[in-house]
Amino acid sequence: MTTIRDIAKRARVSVGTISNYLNNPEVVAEETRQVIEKVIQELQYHPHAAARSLKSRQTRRLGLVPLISLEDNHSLDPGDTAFLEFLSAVNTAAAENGYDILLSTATSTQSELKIYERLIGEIQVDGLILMGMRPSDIRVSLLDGRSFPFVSYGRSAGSQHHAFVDVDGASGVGLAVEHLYSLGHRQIAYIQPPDGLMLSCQRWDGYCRAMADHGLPVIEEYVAAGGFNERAGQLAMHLLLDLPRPPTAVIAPNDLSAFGAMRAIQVRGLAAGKDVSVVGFDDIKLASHWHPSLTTIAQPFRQIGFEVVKALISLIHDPQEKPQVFIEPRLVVRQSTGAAPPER
Amino acid sequence: MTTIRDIAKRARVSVGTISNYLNNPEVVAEETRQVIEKVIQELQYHPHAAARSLKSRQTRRLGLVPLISLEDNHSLDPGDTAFLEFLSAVNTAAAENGYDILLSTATSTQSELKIYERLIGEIQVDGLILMGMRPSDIRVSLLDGRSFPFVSYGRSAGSQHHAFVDVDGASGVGLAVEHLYSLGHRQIAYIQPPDGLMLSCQRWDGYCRAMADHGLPVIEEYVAAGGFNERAGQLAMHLLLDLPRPPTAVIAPNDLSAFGAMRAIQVRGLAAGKDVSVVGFDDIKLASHWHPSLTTIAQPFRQIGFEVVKALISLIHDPQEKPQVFIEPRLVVRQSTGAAPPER
DNA sequence: TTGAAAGCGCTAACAG
DNA sequence: CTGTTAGCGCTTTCAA
Repeated sequence: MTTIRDIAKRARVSVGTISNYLNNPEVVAEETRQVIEKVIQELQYHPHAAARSLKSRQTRRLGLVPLISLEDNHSLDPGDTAFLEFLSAVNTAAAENGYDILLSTATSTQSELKIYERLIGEIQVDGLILMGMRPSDIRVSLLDGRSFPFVSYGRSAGSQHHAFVDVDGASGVGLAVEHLYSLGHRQIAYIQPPDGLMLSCQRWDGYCRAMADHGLPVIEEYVAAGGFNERAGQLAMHLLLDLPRPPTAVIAPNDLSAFGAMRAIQVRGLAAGKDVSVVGFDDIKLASHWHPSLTTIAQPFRQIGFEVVKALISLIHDPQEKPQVFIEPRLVVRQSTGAAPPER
Repeated sequence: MTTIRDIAKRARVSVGTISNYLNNPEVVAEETRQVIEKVIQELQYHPHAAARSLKSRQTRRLGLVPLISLEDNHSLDPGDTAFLEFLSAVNTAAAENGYDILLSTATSTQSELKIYERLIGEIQVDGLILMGMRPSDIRVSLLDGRSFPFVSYGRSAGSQHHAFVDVDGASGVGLAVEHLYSLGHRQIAYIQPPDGLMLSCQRWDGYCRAMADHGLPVIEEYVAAGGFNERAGQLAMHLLLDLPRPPTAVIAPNDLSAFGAMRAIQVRGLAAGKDVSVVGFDDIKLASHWHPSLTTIAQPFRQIGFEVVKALISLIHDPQEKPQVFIEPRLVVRQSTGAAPPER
């Protein structure tokens, strides 16, 4: 193995100078620098990450702990494709800033906390990215208590104190209600996201507020329990369609569940976008390829990922400053929504 | 920060004993062990990963370098849930074995190799997982040359020498052809995976062989260039349907592209599963929720991920033994395939 | 601007 | 079974 000492010897300088070249190049004389550069190239030298970390107390790694529910078909928690698009953005952004991503999977909220503790304790990462935020989130307490740098995608109840990037779900749902209202819909059902998530509260507020703003009542039967997958959407939609007076439109918690809802609609011989309008959430790639294509509230995952990484890196370097980024979702109108059918 | 020394002092033993407790617990006296355990709990001690790695030359991390092509469909599409299912399996399997996953994204085959070199040079990981194999894969040469432990998902041309987990794509396509043949189809088109991938060669062989086995000619017009996303499938299908004598069935390179193909079919007022049968590849979650549900060749991603991790860990501990695992794909028949329409 | 030297926290002989 | 000790490869004073 090539060490800094080999480089030093070969370049006829001391190890200290090599270290300077690596960490404060501007302090090394131009001439010396050239020699060092050449030697490093020749010997294909890479500084040993562990040795570096040990001394410098930096890992150049960011941690992400996906929660995989083993029951639910082993799927990665937050909305499959959506998660992948987020991860891909995070990963690219991190790479651009010279960071790698450390993934460590949790299979329960129990083991989850242990993993965070281990990652911090072992000093495996310089900062953490949190997602799937809960209103009162133990992870926040843990990390805050340890004053460990982290940025969350989504807020928690006590988030005035921590850094986050949040998409305004309330306004997103508001957009959907408004769109449907303008199409003549008055019976607008709402399929809920999983319980216990912060975004569920935010969006619920948005739904209630938007309905009130348009003078529409929030009717209990039109609010169905749901979740982030096709099955949940399908089930919820069936329940909704079983109602004596079914809704003419429905807002689903994400695109996948919207697909499920549309499936239920089709199975009954109805047409999504005509008999029942469906709005999704996320705007994953498939949304535009579905049939009929899905009207949905777009979350700019790429931007979100970049913002999260940017915030985290800035937080790592300046722990005082806690960036809080708000992102407005956008409504993308496609063919799954249409004019309300005439009163039956 | 708590160090091994603090634990030693508090437990009234030497650091050596603590180290033994950590690495060879069986060598420490039961009594001593209990004391140490208690102290570790009290102080919430976690060994410093970097210090540990530096000395022990192990990182307990496995590396994965996704290639995210920002422009085209050449390799991993960030929206491909197949990747997500694989990643999720790998991640779980790694966690179960006490390993974390290090992700480092490449955005071109150029930067890709640099990243592998860095990961090895910096000793960031104990082993690497390769995917998206090419017939003559520079990554294999690099890693073989450095004799660095790696396992690939899929083979390369020179893979007699390295460890891999491969799904038999040829037999998968064979299954599809046979299924379609038995439904009466004689004009079976084939949409190709992206060029340059090993699996493209394997599957192509499978297609040609299966066609020959059933006494069917491989017709040039029925072979369309394609890729791993909806758009590619859609485009290819349009071309196929423009033919004077369009095929009655088509085999797509993955489920996403099959969705695209079905879209093209529907857009023309035809019915997938009636006028044209479509077979996908992968069996992602959405396949069964599509409308009509997709007949597809299932890759057991979960199993693949586990096998890959198992092989890699075994390889790390015994570099001589190179596991080579073959997995048979399964045909899942759903509604996108049906009896061939009568000759027109 | 460069060099020498003291550790970072841990592991792994080896001696007791 | 436990303790002592010499580094692992690097960064970081501090002198020169």
